[in-house]
Amino acid sequence: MLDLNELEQLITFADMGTLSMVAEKLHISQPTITRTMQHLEEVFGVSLFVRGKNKIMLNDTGIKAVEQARQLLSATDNALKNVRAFDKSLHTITISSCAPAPLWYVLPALSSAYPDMTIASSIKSMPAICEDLDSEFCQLAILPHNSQYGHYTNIPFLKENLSVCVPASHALAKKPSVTFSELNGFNFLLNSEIGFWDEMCRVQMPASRFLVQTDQFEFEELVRESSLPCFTTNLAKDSQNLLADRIRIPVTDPEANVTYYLACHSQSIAYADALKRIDTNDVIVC
Amino acid sequence: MLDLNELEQLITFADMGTLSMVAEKLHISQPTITRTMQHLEEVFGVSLFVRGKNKIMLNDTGIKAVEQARQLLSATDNALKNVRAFDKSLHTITISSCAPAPLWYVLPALSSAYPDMTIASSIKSMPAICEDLDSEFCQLAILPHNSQYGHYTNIPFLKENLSVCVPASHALAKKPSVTFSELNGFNFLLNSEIGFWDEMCRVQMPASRFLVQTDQFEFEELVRESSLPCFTTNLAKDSQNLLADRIRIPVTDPEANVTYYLACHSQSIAYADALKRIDTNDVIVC
DNA sequence: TGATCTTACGTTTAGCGTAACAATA
DNA sequence: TATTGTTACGCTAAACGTAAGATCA
Repeated sequence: MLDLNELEQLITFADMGTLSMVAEKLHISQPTITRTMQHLEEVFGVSLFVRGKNKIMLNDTGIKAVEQARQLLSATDNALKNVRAFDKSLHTITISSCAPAPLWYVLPALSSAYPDMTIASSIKSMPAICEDLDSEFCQLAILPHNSQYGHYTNIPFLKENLSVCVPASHALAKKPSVTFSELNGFNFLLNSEIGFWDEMCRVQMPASRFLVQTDQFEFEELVRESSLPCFTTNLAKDSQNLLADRIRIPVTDPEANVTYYLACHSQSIAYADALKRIDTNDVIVC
Repeated sequence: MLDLNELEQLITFADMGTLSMVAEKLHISQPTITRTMQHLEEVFGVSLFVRGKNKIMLNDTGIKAVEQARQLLSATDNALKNVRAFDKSLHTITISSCAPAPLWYVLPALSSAYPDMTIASSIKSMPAICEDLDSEFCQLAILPHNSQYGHYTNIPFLKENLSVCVPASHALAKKPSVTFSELNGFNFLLNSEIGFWDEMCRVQMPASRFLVQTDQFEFEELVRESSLPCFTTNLAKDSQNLLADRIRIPVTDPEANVTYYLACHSQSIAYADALKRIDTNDVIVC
C-alpha cells in the first residue's frame, strides 16, 4: 500500500533534485532515500525515474506521480484538520466578533449556559469573520449589520451608540449632538482593540489623527491630563469614573449607532438562542 | 504521520462493528486492531471512540474521521490509477470504436506508424466511448458522427454504406435500393460484435427479428444454407466469396450511410494525423 | 460459557545507518 | 578528488502474534 512518508520523500526529491539533498533535508540517511524511490516504483508498478550510473531524475510518469502525491498529501493534511476542527467544535464555542462590546455580554452568558464548554473568542476584521463562518472555524459571529452573506441565521441582539467625550472647555462642549463631518479634523484619543470602530473612525473622519493607546493605563492618564476628545458608547463601562468630568455628546450619524447581529450556522442555533435571554437591562449606560 | 493501512482498519471497523470482525476480515490478529485504534487516536490527537469494559464504538468525531478516511483512501486509489494510466498512455495507444470496420484500417496504420507502441482497441457503446474520452482511458475514439460533445478534435475519415444481401429468389431481389421501412418486418441474420449497427437495426426495424450469430463459421453456414437476408457494407471483406450468389441492395436511409469521425484530445492529435494518410483506395468495395 | 476488548510478553522482521563500491565531473 | 547513487551488511526498534486477564450477555 501507498505510504505517505514515501510520498513526502518523492515530493522532496522533486523539489531538491538529488537524493543526497533529500536525505539532508529530511534527516535520514541517503541509502534510505534510494530504497524508498525503488519501493515507490514497485508500489506504483511503473518506472518513475531515468537513471544514469550516478545520477537519477524523474521521467514524465515520475512528474505525474509527484503531482498526484502533492494533492494527496494536502488532502491528508485537510482530513486531519477537519477531524480536529470537528472535535474542537464539540467542546468549544468559538466566537469571532467585529468589536469588543458584544463579547462583554456574550461570553458570560455562554459560559453560564454551557459550563462544560470552552469558550474562545477573538476580534477580527469583517472579511476574516466571514471566512471563519465559512470554514466553520467559529460557531458564532458578531457583525455590525444583518449579514446578507451566506445562509446563516441572523439575530439582532444589541445596539451600541457612539458618543464623543470632551472637556467642558472644548469647542464642541455646548452642542447637544454632533455628526462625523463636524468632528472631522479634530484629533482623538483612541483605544486599541476596538474592532471595526477603528476603521470607521478613519473612514468617517479622514482629516483627523488618532492617537491609539495600546496600554489602558496610559490611555486613561491621557484622558485625565489632556483635553483631547475621546469616545465612549452606551455599552462601555467606566469603572474609574474617568469620564465624569467630560461632556458626552451623541454622534447622530447612522454609522455611529449600530445594531449587532449574531450570525451562526443552523447547527449552532442553540448557542444563539441562549444569548436571546441576555437581560438588556444589564446594559450599563454611562 | 497518517498511515493508510490504519485508516483502512478504521473504515473496516465502521463497516463491521467489532474489532474481532475487523481482525478476521483483514487477516490480522485482534490485539493489533486494538493497538491501531489507539494509535489512530494519537495521530488525530482526539478521541474517536467511546469504550466500555468490553465494548468499543465510534463517537461523533470517530464517525467524522471515518468519513474523511473513506475520501482519503478513494483519493489514493485514484492517484495510483492516474499515474498508471498516464504511464500506459506513454507506450500504448488505446482506441474505443463504435464499430469494427474502422478498426480494420486504423489498427494496421497505427502499428506501422508507431511500431514501438502497444495498440489496444475495443468496441463499445457510445456513452462508454464518451466516458473513455473524458477519463483519458482512450487516446482515440471512433464515432459514427461529428461529436459535438466536449472539446475534442474531430476528423472525418471513412464512410460506410449498408446494403442488404438476399438470394435471387427473394421478394426484395428486384429492387434497385431499399429503405429500412421496406425492410422492417423481415427477419435477418446478423453477426455479433458489430457495434452501434446492432442497436440501429433494432431501432430502425422494430418489427424484425435478428438471428445474432456469435460464431463466424455458423454465420457463414446459415448464409449459404438459408434464404434469410443479411447485411454487408462497402468496408466488409468477403474473403470466402460468401455473398457471390446474393443480390446486394443499398439501403438508402441516411442512418445506413455513416461517416466515421476520429475524436481525440489535443495532446493525441499526432495519432489522428497518422491516420489521415490511410489510402482510401484500400477500401475493398464488395 | 462464549464473545469482546485490553494488556503483557516474547519473537520476528522490516527498516535504518554505516561502510564499501562504482561512476562522473 | 569530491560528489552522487547503488549495494551489502549488521543492528535496532517497531510491529506482530500468542497468551493471559477482565468484563459482559
